[in-house]
Amino acid sequence: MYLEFVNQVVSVLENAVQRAGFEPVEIAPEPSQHADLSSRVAFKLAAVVRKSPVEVANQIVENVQLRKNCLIESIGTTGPYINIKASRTYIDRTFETVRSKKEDFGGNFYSGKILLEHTSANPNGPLHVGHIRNSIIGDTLTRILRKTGYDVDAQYYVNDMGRQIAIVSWALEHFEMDPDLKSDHAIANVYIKANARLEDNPQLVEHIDNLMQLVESGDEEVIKRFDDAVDLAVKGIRSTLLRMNVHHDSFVNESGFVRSGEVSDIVDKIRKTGRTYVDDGALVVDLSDYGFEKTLVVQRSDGTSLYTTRDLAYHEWKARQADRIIDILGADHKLISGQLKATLNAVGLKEPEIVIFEFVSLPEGSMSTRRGQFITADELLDKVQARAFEEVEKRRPEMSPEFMKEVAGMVGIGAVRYDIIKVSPEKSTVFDWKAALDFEKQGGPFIQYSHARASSILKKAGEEGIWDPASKPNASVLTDESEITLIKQIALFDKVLKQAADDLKPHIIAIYGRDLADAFNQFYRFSPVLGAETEELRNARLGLVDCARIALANVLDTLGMGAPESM
RNA sequence: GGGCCCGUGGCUUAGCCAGGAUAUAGCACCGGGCUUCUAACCCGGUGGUCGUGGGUUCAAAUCCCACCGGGUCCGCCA
Repeated sequence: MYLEFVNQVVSVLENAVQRAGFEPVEIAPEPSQHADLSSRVAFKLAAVVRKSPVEVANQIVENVQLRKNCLIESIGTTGPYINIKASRTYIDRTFETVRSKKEDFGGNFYSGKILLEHTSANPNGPLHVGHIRNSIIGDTLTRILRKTGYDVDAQYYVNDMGRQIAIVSWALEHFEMDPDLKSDHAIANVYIKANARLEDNPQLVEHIDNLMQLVESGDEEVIKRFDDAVDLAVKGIRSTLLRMNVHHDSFVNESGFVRSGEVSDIVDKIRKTGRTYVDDGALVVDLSDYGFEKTLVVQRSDGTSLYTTRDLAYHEWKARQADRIIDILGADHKLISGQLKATLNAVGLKEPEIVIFEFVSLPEGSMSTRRGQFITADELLDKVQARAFEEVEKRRPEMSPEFMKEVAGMVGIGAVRYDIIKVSPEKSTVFDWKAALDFEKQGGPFIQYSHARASSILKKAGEEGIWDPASKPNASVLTDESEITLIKQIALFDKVLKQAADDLKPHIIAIYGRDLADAFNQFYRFSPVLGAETEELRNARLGLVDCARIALANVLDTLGMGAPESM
């Protein structure tokens, strides 16, 4: 409904601009605190026609012609600003649309296939609090893009043949795995020990190199050892992801591209561009015309492939699967992803869209699996959920332990996901236990609580026999400020979905969710539902609560957060 | 040394790409609100040279330049 409203406003104002005798300009209306939509075209035109912006705005508005029953109530001016007010039709139709579409409310204006890769952490240990920023951005974007209508395939690219994995494989033969630990945690422990051993005995590096060569050449026994190591780590990583409600459609192994010959194919294609030369035994690509001073190594001097080479092959394959390719990567990949795009461009392949997020570090410095300096996602989730359990126990002592556990699970995951997704990806952050375990702020649980409140009213009304979910109340009796504000806020869902999808910025949805919950809580405070003065008003308000419940549930789902009916 | 990102009240943060109406919200702090649909809530208040200095513009948190502070990257790791 919002997008339709914008289209009507643009169309009406474009006509008015023409009738006023001005040249065509972009209307670009945006919501403002002064009106439902506001346009600043008068400023732009004023510079061209050498009149004052106020005069231009008035001339445009004088030429506005509104149809009856459209979504626009009125168009006026405040100084140079053109302010647009939405009509009753807009309010009523939003109300009806939400209730008829339910969980399908919002989005569905795009189509096409997207292949989105995220997380793809090395299988040398558990996910830590830095990795999950990638997972949560990736999973939330996947949900946003699906909501807007795209068919999205979420993939995890498994590095099953790099140096790190060679070290893990070697480590498993020289150190005992702790059987009491989750497999990915146990892998990290032996991996850390192996790295310490390597540091003291540099001659072992040659042995690791040899393992990598054997894997690349297809030595079945060494491959099996690598695969076993990778499986152990991936199994643990996968369970952590699912615990966070992060879902991948497929896990793609790097080694597949070596064995299928696609890696050597892409190397040949790059060679044919004439950009390659041998430097110190390694094959490098010259990308200086793309602005990269440093060349890109695509083959080691011993002939084996690198992560980058295999990634190029992976992207060639991706390009055949989808209309758009999106990669979620940490800031440390900025240079290499630029080189990857340039190389793909040079061989005439579709380039990925890269979403970069800045680092999460610890107060004592950056995280490192190799040095054993990290906080695992599992530890964070354990502590947050334990903290959430205490909170439910305190607030709902009458409920069953099962209820408490279920709610604590949802609230804990919701709090973590929200805290991570609400911040723009380009901000680097420092992990802080105190902040991570603090629920007293307007975060994920705040939105979930609003949903629980809405559900609770509907449940009670149902029990009292005064609410039929299939009924179609008359929305036009909703005239309180808090009611109108809430409906308009619900209507904005399409706008934020579109913007988040267009800009690939998931935090926009998080901010919206908080504003939506805020609008509902104000309505809750100011407009009694079950105790409304008349039956007609009560029914309309129940309908509005249902709209809010649906909108909140859709937002929560888009953010990958649970929507509790009670908490 | 060079490239990229960030710098907004005590702390966290939106707005910056597409410059315009009193700069967004939370935490903390101060005051008020549960005989009423869940107070994980609501209402009000204190608090900001938008890192610094220049420039462009009728208008700059937003664009340009320089500098300062933090992060990150700079070929055979990923």
